[in-house]
Amino acid sequence: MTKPDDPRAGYIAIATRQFATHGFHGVSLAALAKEAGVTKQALLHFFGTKESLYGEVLTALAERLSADIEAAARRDPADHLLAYFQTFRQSALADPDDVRLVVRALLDSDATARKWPLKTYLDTLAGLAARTDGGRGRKQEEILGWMSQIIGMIQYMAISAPAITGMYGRDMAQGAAMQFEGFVEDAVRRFTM
Amino acid sequence: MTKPDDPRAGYIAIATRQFATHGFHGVSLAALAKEAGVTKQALLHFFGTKESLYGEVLTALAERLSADIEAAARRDPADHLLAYFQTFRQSALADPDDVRLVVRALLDSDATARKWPLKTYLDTLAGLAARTDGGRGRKQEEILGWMSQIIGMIQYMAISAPAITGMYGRDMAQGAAMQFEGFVEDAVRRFTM
DNA sequence: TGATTTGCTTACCATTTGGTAAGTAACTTA
DNA sequence: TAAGTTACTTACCAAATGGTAAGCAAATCA
Repeated sequence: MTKPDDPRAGYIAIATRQFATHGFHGVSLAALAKEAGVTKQALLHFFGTKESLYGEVLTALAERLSADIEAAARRDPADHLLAYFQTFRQSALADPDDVRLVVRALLDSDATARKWPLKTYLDTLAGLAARTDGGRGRKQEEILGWMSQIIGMIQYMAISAPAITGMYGRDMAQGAAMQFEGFVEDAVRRFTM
Repeated sequence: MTKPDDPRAGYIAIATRQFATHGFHGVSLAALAKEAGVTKQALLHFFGTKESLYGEVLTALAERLSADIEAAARRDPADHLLAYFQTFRQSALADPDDVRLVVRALLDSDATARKWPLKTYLDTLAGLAARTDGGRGRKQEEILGWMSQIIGMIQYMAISAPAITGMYGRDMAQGAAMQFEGFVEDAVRRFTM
């Protein structure tokens, strides 16, 4: 139960953007503090260590991801899945910070052996998928593979967008990205029907 | 024309693995030097700066990627594409270092505005795709979007594999990964036919 | 054989890193 | 009004960072 003007939330928001952009090792407490307009000891006061601040950033991210699934709720699980993935695709393109964080966490997961709470999010999606017409007969690993495929194409589209824009120009990159609406819909339908 | 026992190659190999695992900012010259059994000044002697060593790592990576396309050459461009993507999928799973490097470079590309030479690789693939039956009628941006989808699902599968293993166990993760053989084949066929 | 190049090393160095210790001004609560 | 509590700050610090300067032993070349 944090108070409405809890300064932690603001620091976490700044840290989220910076970690997403530069990665854990690419961000210093001093840089975060400078953007927040405080000294780095203010951050250490609230979070203890840089690692634990990063942990809180990831926890908040996982909560946001799960909340987005609920926000797209429909009666039919197949509709729900399609609605969620399409809004996810849109928000990933419009504001890729969360996706970058997820991918950075995946890349670093091996080294740090961090047990961060993405599993809840995946389990919720898998549960939804299992309740669709096409999902009922499928094994858990089939569901997991299929979900990786969809989440992967969406997240990869989001993180590669700046590079594609740099290489081929904004128009081409946007044209390529627009295709993903169809890709996502097709992939969902192939599974749920 | 480097001599067969050029020590640079060995240092680049070590740096490739370390940068792939920990990212640019997660690796120090001292750490690289320690693994190589030399002092960090040896590395500075050959590469000048850490940035330029990283640049050489990325250049070597791009050359490897392009060489892999050639290695999968077939008469029919559609066969060539399918063969390449399937070997890419296999090697990405077996040895994900290169994929991790690519993804890390994508994540960092925005910040550093690095023009690293991935475009040649993408252009080669796009040229191949344009020469397939299904590709002839398509616009450049359609080809680009489709390629992003396939490359994305393969690379995402590779980088998420350790996390999936950690969350659901080795058997489940392998079962999920095996599905991608079919995913890749389907995606290629949907485009080239 | 002498000169040059190669592949390093030791010796430094300024700066930045995450982190500790000890305060302090403002606000809240008993 | 006295006693916390909150949200910081200044003052430090040891370790690590990327990088410079200079030297040196072994191999190669003229």
